[in-house]
Amino acid sequence: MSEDKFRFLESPGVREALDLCRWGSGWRLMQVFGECEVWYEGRASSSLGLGDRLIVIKPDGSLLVHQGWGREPVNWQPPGSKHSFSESEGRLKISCYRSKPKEVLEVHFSEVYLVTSLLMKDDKELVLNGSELEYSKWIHENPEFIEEGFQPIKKERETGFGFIDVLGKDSEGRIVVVEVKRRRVGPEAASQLRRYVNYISQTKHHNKQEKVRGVLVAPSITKKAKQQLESEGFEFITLEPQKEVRTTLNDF
Amino acid sequence: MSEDKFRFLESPGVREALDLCRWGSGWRLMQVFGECEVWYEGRASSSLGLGDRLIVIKPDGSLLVHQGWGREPVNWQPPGSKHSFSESEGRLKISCYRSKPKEVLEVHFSEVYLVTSLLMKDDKELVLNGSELEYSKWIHENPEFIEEGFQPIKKERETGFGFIDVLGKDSEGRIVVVEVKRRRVGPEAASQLRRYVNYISQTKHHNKQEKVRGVLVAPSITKKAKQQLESEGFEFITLEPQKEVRTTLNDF
DNA sequence: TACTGTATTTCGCTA
DNA sequence: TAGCGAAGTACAGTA
Repeated sequence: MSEDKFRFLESPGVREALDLCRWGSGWRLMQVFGECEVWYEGRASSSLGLGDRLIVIKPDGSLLVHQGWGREPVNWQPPGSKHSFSESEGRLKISCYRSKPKEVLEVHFSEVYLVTSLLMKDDKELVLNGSELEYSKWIHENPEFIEEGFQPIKKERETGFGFIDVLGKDSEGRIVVVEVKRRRVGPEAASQLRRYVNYISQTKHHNKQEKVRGVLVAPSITKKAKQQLESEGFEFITLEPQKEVRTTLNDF
Repeated sequence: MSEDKFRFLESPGVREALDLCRWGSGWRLMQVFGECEVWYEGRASSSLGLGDRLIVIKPDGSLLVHQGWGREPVNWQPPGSKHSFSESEGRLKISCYRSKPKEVLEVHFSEVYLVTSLLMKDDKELVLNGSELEYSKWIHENPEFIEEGFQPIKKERETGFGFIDVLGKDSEGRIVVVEVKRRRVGPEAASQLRRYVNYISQTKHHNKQEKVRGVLVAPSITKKAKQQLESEGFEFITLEPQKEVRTTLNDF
C-alpha cells in the first residue's frame, strides 16, 4: 500500500502538499513543481525571483532547484542536508539546512502545480571506463609507448607529495616523471608536471648530477602550454584518445 | 489548451509515452520515471544496469539521469544535445546525441512508471553575492588592506596571459601580483600565483632588476600551500570571510 | 570557436 | 576529518 511506485497531487492545497512531502521525505524522492522564490545563504549568498521551478529532494538529503535550462541546478544543497516543510502565510515553504559548512536554502511557493513522490529501487552503480587512472594503468602495462627502454618503477606513484601518474627510468637510467591527461591540456598541466619534477629532483631517486625528465602525455596541448612545457625542458607525447584503453582497475 | 502547466501519464504504454514525449520535447521539461538501463559513449564510456531512475529532459537539450541519491546526475548530456524517442522491442528508448564533442547517451526502459511534461515560465536569473570577483573588486576599492601605500594599477587585470585579480605597485614602486581566493587555499593557488608572477616578470611592467612580489589573499591556507608559498618567496594575507564584501559588479 | 579560469564546484580517496 | 586532485566536470568571459 505504501509501497506504490509513485504518488502525486495536482494543484494541491498547502495542507495536502505538506502531508505528502512529510510522508515521503527521507525515503522517497520528492518533487515539487511550482512558482517560487529561492534564497540561499552560506558559502556565498543568492536570491532568485519568482518563476516556475522544479524542486527535487532525494532521500539522502540532496536538494536541487532546477530552472527550465542548463545542466546545473540554479540552487542546491548537497547530500546530508536536513529539510523541513512548513506553511508560511498560506504558502508552502521548504527549508533546507546544512551544518558544515553552515548553509541555508529556502524555497517559498506562490503556487504549487504538482507534487510527486517516487519510490526508487536501485542497487546498481555506474561503471565508468576511460578515466585518467585507466590511461595511467595502460601506460604502466605498455611502457614502450613512452619510448624504447622506458621502465616504470613499480608501486612508486605515491610520493607523499602528490600522485605521479607514472614514474620510471629511461634506457640511460634517468628518472622520468610522466603526467597523463585524458583531454587536451592547458598551462596548468605543465605547472603540475614541473611541481612533480621539482619534487622528485629534490628528494629521493635522484643522482644530483642528472636532470629528471618530465613527460606530458595527452591527446593534444594548447599553444601556451606547449611553450611553457618547452621552456621548462619537458616533453610532450600525443596519446590518441581513440586508442583502446579499456582495462580493469582492480589491481592498480 | 496546449498551455496547461503539466501533463502526465501513469504507467503508460510505449505508444502513449512516445506521443507525450514527442509532443513536449523541445519546449516543455519532460520527465520519465521508470526502470531502465543507461549507456554512455563519448569523452569516456559508461554503463549502468537496471534500476529505477528519473530522467529529466529540458527544452534546451540538457538531459539528466538521476538515481535516488547524490547531487550529481549519474549520467547526463549538456545543453544543446539532440534527443529522440523511439520504440525498441516493445520498450521505450531515449537516445541523446551531441556532436562536439561526439557523445551518445541511451536509456532503455524495461518499465515506465510515470511520464511528466511541465511548462516552465521563468524569466528570472540568479543573483549571486560573495563571489571571488566581488572580493577582488573590494580590494581594488580598499587597497590599503594589502598594505600601506599599495596602489592598484587601473584596468590592468587583463594581461593577455590570464586574469590577475589585482595588479599593483607597492610604496617602493615594485610590481605586486595579488591573487584573491574566497576559501581556504591549497597548493594549486600557490602554483597559480607563481605562474602569474613568472609571466609578469618576463613581460611588461618590469624593471629586470626588481623582483615581482606575489601576494595571496584568502581566509586561510593549508600547511603544504604555506610551505610552497614561502619557498617561492611569496606572501600570504588573511582575509576574514565574514568581512562585508557586498558590492555591485556593474562597473568592474 | 578556442582558450582560460572559476565554482555555493562535487566527488572520491588518503593520511 | 582535513587535505588533495580529478571530473564525461559545467559555466562564463574573452580573444
